[in-house]
Amino acid sequence: MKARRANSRDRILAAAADVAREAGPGSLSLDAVANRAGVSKGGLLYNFPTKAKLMQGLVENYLHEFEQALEARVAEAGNENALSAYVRLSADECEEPQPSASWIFSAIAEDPDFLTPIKAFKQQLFERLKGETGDLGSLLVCFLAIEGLRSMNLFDSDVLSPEERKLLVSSLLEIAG
Amino acid sequence: MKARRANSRDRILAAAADVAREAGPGSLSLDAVANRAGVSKGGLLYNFPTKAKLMQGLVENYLHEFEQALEARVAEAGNENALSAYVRLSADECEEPQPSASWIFSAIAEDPDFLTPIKAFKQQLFERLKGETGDLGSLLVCFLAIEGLRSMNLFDSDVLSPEERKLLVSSLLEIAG
DNA sequence: CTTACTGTACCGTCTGGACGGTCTTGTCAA
DNA sequence: TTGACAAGACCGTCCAGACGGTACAGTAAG
Repeated sequence: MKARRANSRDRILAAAADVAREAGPGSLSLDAVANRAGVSKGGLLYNFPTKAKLMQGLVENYLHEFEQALEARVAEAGNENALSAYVRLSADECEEPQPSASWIFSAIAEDPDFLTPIKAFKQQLFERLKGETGDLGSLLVCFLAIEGLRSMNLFDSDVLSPEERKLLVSSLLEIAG
Repeated sequence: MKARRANSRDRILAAAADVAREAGPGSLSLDAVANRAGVSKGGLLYNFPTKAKLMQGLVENYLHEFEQALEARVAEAGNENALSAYVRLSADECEEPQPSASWIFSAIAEDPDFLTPIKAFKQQLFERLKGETGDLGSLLVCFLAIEGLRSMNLFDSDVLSPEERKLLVSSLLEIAG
């Protein structure tokens, strides 16, 4: 299971994200990814037999990392509720300058069904938060506002000033209780 | 300025949106659009000299129609504030079963810069709402939550039940005042 | 010998776009 | 009223290039 120079799989995944971010989601071709990853096209196809598999890998990796980050947040601040942890985590992630997930657009172009696991994940998260949050109205507002924040970040169309974003987060945390 | 059988331009724009919605954003080719619009490829290229121009047309058309719809809402219910009108309009639009704007993914794949006018429009709208809304915190929460709702609709990953969506909207309208 | 690649050559398909031609409509002088 | 002609709206074909994917021979490490 060990690769020769490092973990080729992970390097390829990272390279794909980089290409999508820097050259645009429309320029995410197998050749471009292979070059970026310092791997031959044959090597890429060895790890991901089709482009669809590569996209699937990106989606799974993304979901997995997010889940881990959320779990870590929840664990490290055990007294606060899960919703607040989710708000904080999302706010922090959106703080980073890079949109970092614009490969999603490539995945959708390849096949809209790649959204299905993401939707399922979201559904699961929402269900969990419902179980841990007292007021449904508050949860809805918070959850959707965070969705909006992530959306703005993804589309690189953040309209808020840093102060406004801070105010938003504090308002949400107050609503979350 | 008059077209022969109808307004070809508008038919093409509508056809492009249909193709993106039904066959997926990755299948939005000039041939597919031309076929769908009942127009030859030459005819399409006559109206939109390049694919980029077609995308630009979609963006401008979208923004223009949204602006008109918002203006109509604001006018027809003159006593309520602009933010509430925006909330209501967005909620109604997201009620429609069709995502209807998945051509945006094609536009981004073609060139991420197509997001610039959309971002500018959003910025302008936000600025306007700031001028007409008393509490900035309330505006931020509402605006972002609506952004989230639109995002879920666009990604076809709406996780909310109809009752939850109703509760969300009423909560937002209450926050909006 | 197997695993994990590299590198090259190649194929079939699709795509955007250029081009020349065609049909229709409007205009305007005689 | 009519004929000539220009412009607009559109058709159908063709093509160079890019892309995803295949095939295969080679190689370095364990």
